[in-house]
Amino acid sequence: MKLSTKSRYGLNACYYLAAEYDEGVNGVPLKRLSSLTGISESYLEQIISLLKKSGIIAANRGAQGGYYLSKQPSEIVVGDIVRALEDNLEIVGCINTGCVSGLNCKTKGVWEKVYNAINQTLNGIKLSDL
Amino acid sequence: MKLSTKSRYGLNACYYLAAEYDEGVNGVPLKRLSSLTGISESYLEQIISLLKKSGIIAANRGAQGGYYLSKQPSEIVVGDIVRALEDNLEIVGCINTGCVSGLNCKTKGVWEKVYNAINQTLNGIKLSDL
DNA sequence: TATAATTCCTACTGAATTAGTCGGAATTAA
DNA sequence: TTAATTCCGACTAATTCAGTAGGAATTATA
Repeated sequence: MKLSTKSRYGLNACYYLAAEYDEGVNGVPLKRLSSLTGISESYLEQIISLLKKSGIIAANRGAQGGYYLSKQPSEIVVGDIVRALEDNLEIVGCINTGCVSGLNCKTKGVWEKVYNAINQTLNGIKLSDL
Repeated sequence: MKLSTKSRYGLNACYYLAAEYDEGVNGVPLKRLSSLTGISESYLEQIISLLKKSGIIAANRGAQGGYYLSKQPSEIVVGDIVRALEDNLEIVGCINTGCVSGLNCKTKGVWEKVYNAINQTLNGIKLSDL
């Protein structure tokens, strides 16, 4: 049960965006963020694109442009970021959609508890806490 | 971040072994466990083999043989089972082995907290609770 | 002793997912 | 006009997952 590199990389990228949150309104260019984080430009771009779709990151296009957090670091929790990047945090498929096995499965409660524990943990950490 | 079917199936199988824990000392044959759980014999066998390696399940070989829990259901926690089946519960690689990225990563603490939350949850549920 | 029921072991395979790379179009400050 | 930048979609190699298959070893029972 591994977290994808997207989540790890994405959180790291957001950390640097948080660190530079106040400085300059233009945002941090991909190139800079890539060298700060050590992630290739092309892959990092993909990750950022997902974070943009979720409204966590915004961008200024064109020369002198760059990426920036769309909210203050204290208003973004790690759960927001991970949920945007991890295809689903549901550790088993049946948590939100219901069981289709037909068998009377006694284990669903276990996975729900784990799912809740993960989400509570991730929601309890703000970007500003790092 | 999905749990493998091994963990889900394995827990289900253990649930049935727990339900039949007292009855007969010979254990439950693979065939029976397969039809109880709906898991194919060949795949279930693989899963059980892992649980045996971890000492959770034991077996009687030969005719009239079968599998049984090596401890009482109240002495086995779900965490034991999942750790035996999930290749690693470490959601990121650096938790136990340490970071090799060289970059000063600020996110490790996050993943450690999640890792601990998962383990605490799984360790808090006994097989007898299901 | 023969047989049937059973565990044990290892190799194989198809499908899905992950972790990226690459090329070029659109936008914009200077 | 140009250089810096975001945006977008297609492509690929490697890895993992989920499951199948075949046969050897063991043992109760008749």
